[in-house]
Parts: sequence; C-alpha cells; structure tokens
Amino acid sequence: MADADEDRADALFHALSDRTRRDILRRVLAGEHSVSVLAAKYEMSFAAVQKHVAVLERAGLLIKRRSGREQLASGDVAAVQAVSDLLAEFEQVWRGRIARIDELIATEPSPED
Amino acid sequence: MADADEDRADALFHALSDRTRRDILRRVLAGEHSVSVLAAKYEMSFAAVQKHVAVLERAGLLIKRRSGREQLASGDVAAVQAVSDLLAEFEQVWRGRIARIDELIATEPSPED
DNA sequence: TTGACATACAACCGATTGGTTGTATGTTTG
DNA sequence: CAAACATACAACCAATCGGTTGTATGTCAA
Repeated sequence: MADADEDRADALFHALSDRTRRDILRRVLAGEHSVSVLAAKYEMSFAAVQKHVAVLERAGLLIKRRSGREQLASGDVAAVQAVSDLLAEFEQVWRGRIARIDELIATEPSPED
Repeated sequence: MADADEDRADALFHALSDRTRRDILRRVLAGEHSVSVLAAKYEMSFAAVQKHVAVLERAGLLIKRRSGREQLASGDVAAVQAVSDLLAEFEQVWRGRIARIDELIATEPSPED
C-alpha cells in the first residue's frame, strides 16, 4: 500500500523535475495538444518530446486521446492536486513540530525560573 | 531570471523525487536531527545519507546548523511552500482553460442552432 | 595526547536519464 | 494505390544518479 504510494510520489516528482516536461504540462493543462504540435515548440527531436510526454503520462499527469492519426494530450489537474496533497502532508508535519514547541513553552512557563 | 527560477524548480522537484530524501525531509521538518542520527535510520552507508542531506540542502529544503562536532539539520517549510506555489501556478493555468470553455459556451449559446 | 566520534569528500561502479537516429505501423489524402 | 503525416519504439551514447569504500579533518572525552 504505502509502497505503491511512494512509487507514485517518485513518478510524480520525477516527472516534474524536468523543465521541458513542466512546460509541456503547462501547455496541456491549458488545452489539448497533439504530440506533433508540442514537439514543434522545442529545439529537440520529435522522439525526445514524445518520451517526455510518455513520462508525464506514466506519472498520470497527462492523458492521451486518439483522434484519427493524432494523439491529443490533455493535462490532468487531479494529479497536480495529488502532488499538492503530498506537500500539505509535509507542511502538516512541520505544524506538529511548532505545536510541540508551543506546548513545551506553555508547560514550562519560563526556563530561567 | 526565469532561468534561475527553472533551475530552482529543477532542484526542488529532483530533491523530492527520492523516497529516502522525502523521509529525511519529514524527519527534519518534525525537528532537528544530526546527520548521524538520520543515517542510523536507513539501511545504507553514512556517506549515502549524507549525500541525500546535501541534495536537500542544495535545494534549500533543509538547513544545517553546527553544534560542536554535530551538524543539526532542520527542514525549511518555506521551501516546501515554494513548491506548493509552483503547483498552484499549474492549477491556475488549468482554471484558465475552464474559464475559456465556459466563455465559449456563453458566447455560442448552442452549437446545434 | 590519544582515541573515538561526526562529518566531508573523492573515486569508483552499475543503473537510469535525456538525448539522438533509424525503423515500423497506422492514417489521411491526392 | 502511393505519398505524406503522426506516432511508437528500439538501439545507442554521454551524463547524471544513487550507492559503495576509503581517506582526511575537526571535535570531544579519558
């Protein structure tokens, strides 16, 4: 269970760790784009862009829909929100730390007494 | 400018893309830990854990404070929030797409007229 | 002062990454 | 049908990654 969650987190953060992929994700979140149209935007081969799209797809950040000979890619905002949730968990851990510090201050009114 | 932002995003997402590093980050967000204490938690060498800590530090997710011969690591929640902000930007791009679709529906009352 | 401890860092290794080119397959169009 | 287009995927390559061991340096304690 938790292992699969970590696998998914690995995939999500790794997919987001490349600027070309983040740029592709922005475009497909804004609207559907074929792989060819996306590839035309970058100074790299079609195959390279196609691989980036595949990484985003495997992470679940993007879904593809076939339309004739084209493959239309669309960003999945739910996956982006899943990453936000992971980060919220980190922030929650930090809040726990602050809460413990506050509690300590309340319990021992002043260390120099 | 924007280039440095992308460098930082690369570093942040890359740092978060490894489960050991995410686990270390949770621990140091919850409270200060020396590198040795952290290293004892994982089935890998001290040097490996030290490198993970260094990756987190370079990304700004963690800061180190020297205390005698120990190096105490502490998570920086502001860096975590910076990642949240990056994701909020993605979600905003998606909202723009939905807004455009809504506008289109409002402008062309019904496609089958 | 001499060990033991805490850390840093270099050198190395196998696996993965991000890129390339080339080839194969399905789809549209003249 | 044939040619052009859109995609997929394999093979390859240099660079980076995540791990190892070994060595050096600074700090604490007997």
